[in-house]
Amino acid sequence: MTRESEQKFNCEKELTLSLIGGKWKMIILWHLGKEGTKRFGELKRMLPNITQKMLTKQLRELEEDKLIHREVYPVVPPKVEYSLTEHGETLIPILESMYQWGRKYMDTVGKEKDNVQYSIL
Amino acid sequence: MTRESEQKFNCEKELTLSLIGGKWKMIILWHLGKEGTKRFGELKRMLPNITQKMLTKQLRELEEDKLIHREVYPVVPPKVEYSLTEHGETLIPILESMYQWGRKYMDTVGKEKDNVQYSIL
DNA sequence: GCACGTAGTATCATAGAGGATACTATACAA
DNA sequence: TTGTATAGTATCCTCTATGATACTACGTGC
Repeated sequence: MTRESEQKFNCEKELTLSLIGGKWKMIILWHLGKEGTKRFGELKRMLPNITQKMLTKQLRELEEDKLIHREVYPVVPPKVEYSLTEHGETLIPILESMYQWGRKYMDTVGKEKDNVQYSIL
Repeated sequence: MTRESEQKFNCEKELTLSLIGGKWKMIILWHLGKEGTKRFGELKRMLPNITQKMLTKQLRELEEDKLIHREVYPVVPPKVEYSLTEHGETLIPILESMYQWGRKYMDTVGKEKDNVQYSIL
């Protein structure tokens, strides 16, 4: 996914994938969807292993893609709130079904595969 | 996505993503889902820009993840057929909704973004 | 005994996603 | 005047997903 001025896909679902495919994007959307508006620091605390740089990058891209809204309050220390846009909201059902599918997959296939161990943090 | 012996995810949907996130996996699943069993060469012709190596790799991973079935016929020249497993089948509805979502996104957001042009091949 | 078709391997190269670490601006409180 | 809290930037580095290209095995038909 090279965020350039032109992006080509084989199919519309690849466009969708390119928007949620970042390492942390689905979880960010998920939290914003389930729990509503969050501040930068709150998100950071919810994603313990993310670096500031990555969180900023993922948020900027989600914002550029109009999936989240960024509200800056001109105060010190800084306060910035993130929330889903309407487009972002429409993505939640898809994430939901991916969640359900993943659960079922772990329960069945995951256990048959002796060479791989999946684990959820 | 490092196909190692242990994979950790923040959430089950990331497991799902890791299975379909390869560059060509969704389309491969899609074609097998919509049109049924396909030979290696047929798939290759359907995905004009894929290299042999990539097609082989994606297919091997999908097979290892039990999403597709590989049937080898001991003839010369070689004949190998690929088809969805039951697990693979259950993924199709998700791909379908990603397709629909992507379409709608292109029609609305896609047109508002002046710095990016999406195109479907 | 040479070419053909199929389904691959083997090697080498590269871009960019992701990560580690350190640094910044600003108002307020002590 | 020193420290604190927040939301970032700036650099540098690594790894791996993807790609380009060339090569292989094997039986058949000519």
